[in-house]
Amino acid sequence: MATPQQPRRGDTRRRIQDVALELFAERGYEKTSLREIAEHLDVTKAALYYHFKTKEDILISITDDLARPVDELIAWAQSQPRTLATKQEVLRRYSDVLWGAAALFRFMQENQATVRELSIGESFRSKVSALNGLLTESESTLTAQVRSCTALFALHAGMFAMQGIEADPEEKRAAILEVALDLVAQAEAAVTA
Amino acid sequence: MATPQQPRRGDTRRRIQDVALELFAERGYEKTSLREIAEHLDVTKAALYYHFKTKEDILISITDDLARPVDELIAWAQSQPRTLATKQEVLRRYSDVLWGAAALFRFMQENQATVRELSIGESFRSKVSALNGLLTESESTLTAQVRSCTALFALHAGMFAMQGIEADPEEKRAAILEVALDLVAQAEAAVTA
Amino acid sequence: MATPQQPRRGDTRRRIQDVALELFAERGYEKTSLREIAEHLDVTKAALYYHFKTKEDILISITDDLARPVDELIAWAQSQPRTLATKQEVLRRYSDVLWGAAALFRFMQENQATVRELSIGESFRSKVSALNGLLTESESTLTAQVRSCTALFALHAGMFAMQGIEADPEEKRAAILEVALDLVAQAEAAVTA
Amino acid sequence: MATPQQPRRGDTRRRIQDVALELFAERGYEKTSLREIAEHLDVTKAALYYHFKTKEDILISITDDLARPVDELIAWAQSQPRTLATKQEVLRRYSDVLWGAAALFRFMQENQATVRELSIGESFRSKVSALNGLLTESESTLTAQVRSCTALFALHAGMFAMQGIEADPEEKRAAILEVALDLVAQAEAAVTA
DNA sequence: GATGAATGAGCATTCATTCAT
DNA sequence: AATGAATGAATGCTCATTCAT
Repeated sequence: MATPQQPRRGDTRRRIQDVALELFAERGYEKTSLREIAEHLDVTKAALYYHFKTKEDILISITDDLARPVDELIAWAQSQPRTLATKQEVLRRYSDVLWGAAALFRFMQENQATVRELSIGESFRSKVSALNGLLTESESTLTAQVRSCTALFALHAGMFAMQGIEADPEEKRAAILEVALDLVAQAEAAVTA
Repeated sequence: MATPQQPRRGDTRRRIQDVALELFAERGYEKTSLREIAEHLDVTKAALYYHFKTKEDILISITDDLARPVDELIAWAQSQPRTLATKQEVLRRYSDVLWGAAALFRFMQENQATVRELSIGESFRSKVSALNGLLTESESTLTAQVRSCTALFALHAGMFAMQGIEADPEEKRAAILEVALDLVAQAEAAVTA
Repeated sequence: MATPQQPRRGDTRRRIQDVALELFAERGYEKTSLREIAEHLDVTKAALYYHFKTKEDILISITDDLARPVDELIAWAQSQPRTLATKQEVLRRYSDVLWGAAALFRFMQENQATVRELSIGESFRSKVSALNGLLTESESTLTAQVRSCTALFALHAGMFAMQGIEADPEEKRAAILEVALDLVAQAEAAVTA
Repeated sequence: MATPQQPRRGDTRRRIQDVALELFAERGYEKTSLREIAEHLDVTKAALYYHFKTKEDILISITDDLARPVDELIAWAQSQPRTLATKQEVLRRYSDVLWGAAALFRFMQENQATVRELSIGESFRSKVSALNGLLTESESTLTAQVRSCTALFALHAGMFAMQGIEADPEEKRAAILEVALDLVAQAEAAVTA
């Protein structure tokens, strides 16, 4: 017999992560207090500490879960030939990853100053850097390098910063991806020319 | 008779702004306490309150000073014909503005979550939005709009996020500008075609 | 079939006491948390509550076990004639008791402020007081009384506080006992004189 | 014109030290919270932090003030010949110091476990050790060394632990000092013999 | 043009304890 | 014989802010 009164069973840990991410993304990491998180969940602050060692730990656990796909993408890309097709596929997949964990990446982008001092900062930076390395040929023109790099940032910015452009979200996402794909294509053209 | 002991006279207000911006940019707004700012200046916290009404006020005053050129740029652009040449000149001038007040814009970009809840948030957003409007033709392709928008973000990202690319700063800046100029050119081409 | 994995059977209660005493003596009562004790034993905090009603209860149970010999010593002494020989034998036996439960007495001595507010405080005080009464004749000189009292404290201090004196532990203990015996002898001499 | 309403002027720092020492000595360091101290003084916790950086800092400042005489005593003793007369004078002066800052030394003795982990622990130990060194000749009998050491502990114990002996405080103090003086005399006799 | 002294509200964290399972 | 999940109360500490001088 189910007791729908008691919210859920054993999923408190996940619920904490969900609420925390939501609040972190909305109001920022520092401005989100553990009291707030606890209140949203109708538990005490101490309950959070049963599940996580520190506030930072909550964030780390979220990142570990949600950023894994990026690692997989990097691993996959490293096993592929460094062709334009590969690079474009990286962008396509990265776009999917980004939209699949939009709240986390929004948080990362909007709290860079905070994140930089947290342990997840370094791992985030190194992932973006790795992706960049996969798109860019170091012997190509400076302009070409900037173009590849911009392709990546277009995807990032596209998630939240391009709200000025009014359009169906999926169409907009497709347009952004198209621009990004085009940028790496132009970058590649420069090198092969 | 000069008193070289006291470094400056009456410029405490400006010194507060300088130190505050430096710390805000480096460690984030929330994590920078007034105590820290005061200690860096070798005055008491109360002294800060003689010059500024609140912590947020310090930030506002900095923004007011440093973001004025953006307003001027927008005003200028609005008085010009909406040609490609104008748009490219906007990007060129914006690049100058950005690099002229790098610390402030870095701060804005890395503390978006915080800034959003502050009064400067809205004015910052509206400026970027206005610039965007000046670069974009609303009747053009979605892709074209994204391209213009990306041109702007390329300049933003270029200031700090493209550290993976090693090159002489000025050359890099020129390359970023070139990519941005090219993006609006492509956007324009789509509309005229 | 023996299961050498599980180190012991049913002796959890005793293991808790052992670990608790060790930690109480090393880091103090207040600074030793039940979490720490539980972690050292690889059980949960709740397990401690299966065996003991409260944190203080753990300490009480340790004291009950280890301080019994002191009660026996007092009882024995009370059944003996109040001669110098008896007093000296009390000191000899007390020295044994002290070294047989060194950790407990070290704890008592180093946590007096805490112990005073705990229920064991009173019983500890009254035991020391009883011993003192057995060594001291209330009608003798003030100086003589102090000497007897000092004999007792010499034994206490000797356990841990005389680390400045480098010597074989057993020899040192013997020397301390000798000084203590001498002190009661001098005290007694004053009274009989 | 005096305003007796406002308790005092600028002596808050000293009042904090006084109340803190009183409470530390009475209830122990860990069990004394900053809230309690603040309430006793009718100020807020934050006020304590205006005057001291941390809780430990309050204790350190007290110790620095009150333990200085011990340093002076050690310095004086080191400038004197290592005769019996010197040693006895050391004991006499030390007795004065001890009774002059009784609360602090009571605290030290009753909170050894706590003090050991605090920064003042080491400095306290080293002072007692230095005094011991001044009273003891390392080439003399083990028994003689123990006797000197015991002389010191008799003074310590005498402040609070000898409450079993009922007598006029000053007479008792004199008796304790006499026993201590006698102990070093006996120690010295052994060496010269 | 500043300081010294203080406050009120808040924060992350820890603790002893409870209880259904 | 023990655990998993949680609580209520407290702790040390920091912060932006105020105000009389």
